[in-house]
Amino acid sequence: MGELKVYNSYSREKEVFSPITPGHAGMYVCGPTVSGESHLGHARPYITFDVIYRYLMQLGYKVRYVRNITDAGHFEEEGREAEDKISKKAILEKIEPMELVQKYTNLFHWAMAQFNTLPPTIEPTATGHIVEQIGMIEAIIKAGYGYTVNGSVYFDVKKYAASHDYGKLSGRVLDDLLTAGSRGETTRELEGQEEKRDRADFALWKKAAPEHIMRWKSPWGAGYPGWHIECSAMATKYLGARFDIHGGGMDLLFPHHESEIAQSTICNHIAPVRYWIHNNMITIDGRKMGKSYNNVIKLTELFSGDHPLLAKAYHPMTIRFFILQTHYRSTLDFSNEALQGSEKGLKRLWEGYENLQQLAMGNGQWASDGELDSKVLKLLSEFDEFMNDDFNTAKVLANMFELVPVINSMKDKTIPVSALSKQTFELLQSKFKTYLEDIFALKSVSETDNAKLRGVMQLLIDIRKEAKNKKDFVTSDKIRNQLQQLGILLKDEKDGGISWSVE
RNA sequence: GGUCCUUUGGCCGAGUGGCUAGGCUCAGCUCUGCAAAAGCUGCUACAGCGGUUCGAAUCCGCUAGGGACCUCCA
Repeated sequence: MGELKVYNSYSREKEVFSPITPGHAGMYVCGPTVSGESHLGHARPYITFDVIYRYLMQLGYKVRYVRNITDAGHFEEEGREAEDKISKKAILEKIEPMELVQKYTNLFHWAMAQFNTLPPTIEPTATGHIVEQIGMIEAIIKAGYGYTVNGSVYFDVKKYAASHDYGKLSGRVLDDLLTAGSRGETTRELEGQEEKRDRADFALWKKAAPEHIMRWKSPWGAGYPGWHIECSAMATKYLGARFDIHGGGMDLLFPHHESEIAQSTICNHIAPVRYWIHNNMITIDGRKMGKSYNNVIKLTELFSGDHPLLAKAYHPMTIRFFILQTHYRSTLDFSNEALQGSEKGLKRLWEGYENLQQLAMGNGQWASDGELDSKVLKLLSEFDEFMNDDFNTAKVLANMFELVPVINSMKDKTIPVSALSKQTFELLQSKFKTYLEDIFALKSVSETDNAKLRGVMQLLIDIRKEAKNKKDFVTSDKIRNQLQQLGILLKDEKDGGISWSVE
């Protein structure tokens, strides 16, 4: 099957994937902060890594997929006040922080199910691992890389950088990080900045201001964990000091993942991650989707179409397909036009797939068209090749689309099924199934699986057939036209049959 | 200001130095009672300039545009 190559953000090269424990793969993906609703941007990493997860399993690996829920909330260091996001909003909404966290966690799980993503094997919460985080911070202090100031603990980046390559992952130069005001604009006064020995140092533990609801006792007083420590602590606990894959959005490269490396390395005496995998952003009008840009489309809005930027509602599978049509390391620009293109493309692909599964093998001579047979075989074998080349779902889909006309022609009997060899035909069926259902995890968009509806449709189809046979086109057209108004399309097939689909 | 990335046909997008990516749209044709679907055909691009090369969208340089990160961020 060839070997899997993945692009490692750390080395900036494609590397052969070779797991630490043969037969097993450990993967950690940064999960959502459940202080608000997920938006279209969030769909990308979770769908991307869902496909990676599924593909690793397809390759035979036993995968432990850990994806955290950040329910402690990252404090904001916006110059004004350091505040726990979640507790802040909880006060406004007059509900318990736990209630809020539960609400958005449920909503997140619901959206992920809509996208047909598999749940991770472990989904740890930050609040459930305070003890581990404190333990890790203690180890870092003991090693001499953490220092305490006024009930907060910071990581000594300069000291770490003396013996380690801080900044390698994100392509940063420490001197630049140490220089204040390098941004040209106003120099922000970071919260707790004056406490740090250096500008580049980051918090491991923050003292909680009196108004903070979420707070935990620690050796340094009441407080809450720093932004990066939860991932280090939970990844270490469930995947070990060194594990195979760490994933997340590119925007997490710095400072989040860079700091994770530093913390874990000091604590566990080994660099934590073998392969760093980062997905690129979804943009809207060329701009990253994000709160600060005011261009967020929430997933609930996307599914309902209830947003000024949306021309209509989009099915979760359309989004999934849309995302898989491009390589995960490229930016993906949102537009109604693009999404509607995906919608039609998916429909065509899926109908082709359904046609393929219904094709009977026949019992004539096989492999009557050797040229076609080898072409199909080549396109099919490239599925694995493309996936092994850093998960190039876009190219696999392109090949599938090249095969659709062949499939449809076999269905229309323009090309006999037996043009292919028996093995090729069976491979065609099985590869499509494996890739579309098991790896890409796409599903039918239309609601044709309702038994009662199917019964009613069969009745109407029979009546229409009778009418057509009697050349009673008034009746036959009436049936077709009125169904069309209801959003159900009837199609007269070449073999005299009639098929239907729901728009 | 620093670091990095990017610029592909009407739209979205893949891309290895030499071979048609693919999808959507559009046009024509075939099939069809009509329609839809399907099939076939066409629309042949690589920001600009210069360089390397037998040959570059693909390598190098410059110019211009866009973006990301440097702050919470998928």
